[in-house]
Order: sequence, then structure tokens, then C-alpha cells
Amino acid sequence: MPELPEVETIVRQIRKCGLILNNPIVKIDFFRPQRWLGIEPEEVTVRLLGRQFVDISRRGKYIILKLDDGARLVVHLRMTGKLFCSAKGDALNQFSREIFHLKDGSSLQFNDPRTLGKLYLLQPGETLEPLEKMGVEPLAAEFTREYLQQLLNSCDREIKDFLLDQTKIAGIGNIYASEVLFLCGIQPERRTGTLTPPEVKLLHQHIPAILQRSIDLKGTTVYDFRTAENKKGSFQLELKVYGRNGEKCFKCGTEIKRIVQKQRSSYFCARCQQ
DNA sequence: AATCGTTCCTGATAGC
DNA sequence: TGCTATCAGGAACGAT
Repeated sequence: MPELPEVETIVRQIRKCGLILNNPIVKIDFFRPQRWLGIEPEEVTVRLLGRQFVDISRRGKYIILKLDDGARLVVHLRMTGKLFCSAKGDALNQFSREIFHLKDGSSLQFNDPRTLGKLYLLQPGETLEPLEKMGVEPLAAEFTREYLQQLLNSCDREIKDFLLDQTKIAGIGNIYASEVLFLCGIQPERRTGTLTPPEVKLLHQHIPAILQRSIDLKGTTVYDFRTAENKKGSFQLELKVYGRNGEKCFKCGTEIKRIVQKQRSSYFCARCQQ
């Protein structure tokens, strides 16, 4: 699942690959027009042909491609979405749903086997509600311990569920939520209001640390995540609990448990996480 | 207003 | 071999 580190990896690779930015769009293939929200493919074509992407950035798990007329193409990969930088002549992947063909023959390909991903085209100045409501970026200076404490105090819910709430902290998904709680020694069903100051301190340290470490390793490939270069990430080699139910805890040897919270799997060590 | 449950979507896999 | 059931989960949405 593309979460913050995976999306950041894709954004960085597209920015520096030299194929996608400042290269006019000459043709767009639509394989899944219904993935475009609030706009018809014909209108997308009218607005994008001849334009070029001039910048790419990330907000939470959203990818934002800025166009030379001030419009923005916003992409959310959801479960199985990928963005590939494709050089001229590269073979077409069978799950490429939308393809932006560029002037020199290279292309930006939106690939998504399960078709849960979403695309939006925003006019200059137009806003997108989820982006407006997006929570703090955990790698930014604004993510202070005091602010985290304030967020935790202002709600009463299970900490695992809280970590997945994009309007509180941006970019954490199911994999890093379990991993962070293991590193902090916090049981995933603990209510936000019961966390002690030392536990909040640990959360504030480990959240950015694990996300940064995963970015350094180009993300986690558990199922089918691929970078914009169509390669696997490496952080799966450092997972401590996610997907390890029935296996032994690396720290204490206890069997890792899997529970379901809000229809989502959570993995933890009942001994290390009280 | 905050929180909770349901739904979408399809390839991979297990079991028969 | 071929079929069916099950599972994966981010977030919009409606309900509470």
C-alpha cells in the first residue's frame, strides 16, 4: 500500500527522472474514465493537451502535479495504484489505466490493477476538500510534541485508528501504524486519552523516524508496491510486526498477534506492547 | 462535531 | 482443471 514513504519515493523519482516535467502532453489514453472525479475525459483532454507538468509534490498520500497554466492534476494511489516514468519504447504494463503521452515519446503511466485510485483535475485556485482538511505533515517542523499531545487530548478513540486518520496526521497507513506502535511499545487498542507523556514522546520520535527510514529505503513492498522506476522498495526487510502474525517477536520471542480494528488488520506483540 | 460502519474494486490464492 | 470463496485496505459517505 502506498503510504507517505512510498508516495514520497515516487514523487522524488518523477521529479528527477528528467522525462516527465517540462515536456508537453500530446495525447492521453483513458482506460478507466470513471477514475476521474468530477470531470469527463473529453474535458480532461481539452484542458491538458499542449500543457506541461512543471512541478510535482506530495501532501499526505496525495500526489500533486502542477501544470504550466496553474491547474493541478491530483492523484491518489489508494491500494494498488502506481505512477511510472516510462521512456520512449518501454513496454506497456497490462494494468496501466491512464497514460499521459509526452512530446519526446516518454510517458507518465497511472497503473492500478484494482482500480481504486482516484484522479482529479483542479482549475487554478480550485480546492479539493480532502487536501484542505489534511492533517499535519509528520516530517515537517510543525509536527511538535506539544501539537501531537494536543491532537491526542482532543479525541477519544483507539490509537491505531487515530494514526490512520488523515485529518490528524497526514500519510500514515496500515503498515506504519502497526510498526510505529510496536516501536513505542503501545498496544493498538489503547485509547488516545490514556497515553502517558513518555508514550507521547515516543510516538513523536518514532513516527518521523520510521517514515524517514522507509523513504531512505524507497518504501515498503509487501504486496505490489513499485517505485516510479518500477522497482521494489526495501523497508519490508525491516518490518517488525506487520504481516508477521504467528511468527516470533524479534525482541522477546512471543508470537505476534493479528487483530481487526475498524475492518483493518493490526499486528502487535502482546508482551512488548501493553 | 466526532466517531463509527459500509462500500467500492479485482488479482492472487487456497481449498475442493 | 476449473470453480468458488476469501482476502487485501484507503477514504468517501451516510448514519449515529
